[in-house]
Amino acid sequence: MEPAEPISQSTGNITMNFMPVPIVQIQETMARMACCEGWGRDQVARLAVGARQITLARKERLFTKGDQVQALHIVVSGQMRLFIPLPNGSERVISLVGRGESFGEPCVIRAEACPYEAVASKNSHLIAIDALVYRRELRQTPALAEQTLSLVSGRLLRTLRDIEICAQPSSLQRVAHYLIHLRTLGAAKDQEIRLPALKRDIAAKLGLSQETFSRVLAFMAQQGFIRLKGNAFGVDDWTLLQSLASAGCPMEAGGNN
Amino acid sequence: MEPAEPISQSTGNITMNFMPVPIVQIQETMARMACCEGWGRDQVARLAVGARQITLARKERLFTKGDQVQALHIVVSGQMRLFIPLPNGSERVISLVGRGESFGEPCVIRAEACPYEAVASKNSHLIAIDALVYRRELRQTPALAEQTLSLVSGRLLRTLRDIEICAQPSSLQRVAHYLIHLRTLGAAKDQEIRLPALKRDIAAKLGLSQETFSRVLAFMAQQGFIRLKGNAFGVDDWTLLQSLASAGCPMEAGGNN
DNA sequence: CGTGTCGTTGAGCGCTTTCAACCCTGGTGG
DNA sequence: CCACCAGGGTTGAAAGCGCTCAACGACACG
Repeated sequence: MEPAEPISQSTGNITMNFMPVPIVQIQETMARMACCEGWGRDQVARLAVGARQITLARKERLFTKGDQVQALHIVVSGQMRLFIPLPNGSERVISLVGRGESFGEPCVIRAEACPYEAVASKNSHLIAIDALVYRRELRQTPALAEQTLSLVSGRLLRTLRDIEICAQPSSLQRVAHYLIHLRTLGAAKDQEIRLPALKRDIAAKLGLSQETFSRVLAFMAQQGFIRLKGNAFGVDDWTLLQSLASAGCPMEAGGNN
Repeated sequence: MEPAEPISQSTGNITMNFMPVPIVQIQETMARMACCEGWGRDQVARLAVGARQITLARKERLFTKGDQVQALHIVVSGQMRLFIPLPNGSERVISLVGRGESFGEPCVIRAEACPYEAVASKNSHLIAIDALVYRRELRQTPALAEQTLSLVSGRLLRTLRDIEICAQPSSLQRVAHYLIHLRTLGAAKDQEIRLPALKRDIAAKLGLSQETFSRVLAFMAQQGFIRLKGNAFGVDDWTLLQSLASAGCPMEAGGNN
């Protein structure tokens, strides 16, 4: 919509800021991140060497598809949108990375060009761990390698589940699958569940246009499958949703039942 | 199409055969597999403990979506089709695993339910390495863990590229992307390229019906983008294909140019 | 020569996309 | 206080595209 011109806002700070932050503070921040859990104190210290803190304004781009990414990134605050740009100008969202999560391991490990683009979907703070330092640490610390292997494996499995959702034959089934998927993550039993990002971005993750996603949600609410409140929703009968995901239904106008 | 009933054919052998093969032979076979390259002799020997050889007839199922897979599998001969079954009876192919390749690492490593189903797309021979043995070996051999980390990372990157292909807005662009993608793998310069599997399976990997895949190929041949011969094809001008992948085109009947 | 598998071709329909206008909210400044 | 604007979201109408169903052709195999 808008020229890529980053909008320096709030404090008037410059965007894409490689703020020279004391290393000690970076260490401290890293230690609080979920993805660094189980890393020894010395481990964190070694990785923090050559690490930088990055500040991104909303909509600002960190790197582009095809870039040789030189660092492993950790989201300290805000949210990053990882996506593949499509020829028609739209995009397919791969992942929405929130606080405490990292991204970019595969590219760094294999030293391959990144297949996706990274843009801040909110004002964000990141920590960038130098690729060389990270790879060295992986080589020298079996425990870290093992842990990372598990992490990447998990991410691959998650990606396959995303593919499963996108492969559903109808938009209704895709959304139903996605909502069910959300519950398994959120762990909140019968509580309301909040959409973890803008509807636009979620739609792009499901391989749907924003409009269809909106229509499907409206339809599901109208049919009583979900209760819709802004960008949160509640579900009374999950098995009903389950059957929707499996079977689908016509979704015509004036539907009864 | 057909009841899941496995059809014992050809030699009249029993299907899903856990043939009791001498361990020495298994070791020997493993050593010749591409995915075991760089594994030490002793490494192979340790992994071969508790390994089995499995014989599968075409169409026979190895495991189903949701199974707790208890082994890492290596394809010795034949081809395995990994796919997600869809509610309408069709399937989305995740990967077509050929000779010398392995599959199932993520599930084994994380001890999670497998998100896909594995069926032999040809008569096949596999080696199954016990999950416990494999995990122990991973823990005790940093070099193996490191290598596996690289392998899984590469597989994740490949999966993302697959997503990119499936996310293309039109069927023409999907196929164009896929054909280009094939060249980068095949490495064969200006030679003919053979489709690595049945058209039906490739279509399912691209998220297309068999019919549209056929139509698209026919269209591209008719328009002179490719030369089509059975399930091999040649390309004169790759940049032309590239532009097709990026821009797309109407694909109406009676097209000129 | 029948059978099974793979692939092509044709016709029709339904869904999703696209383009468009509109609504709603929050922030800003006169 | 209200006008104004930007961003996110909803809704409507039209059209294109891929899917489904179906029949047919090619080929291998017993």
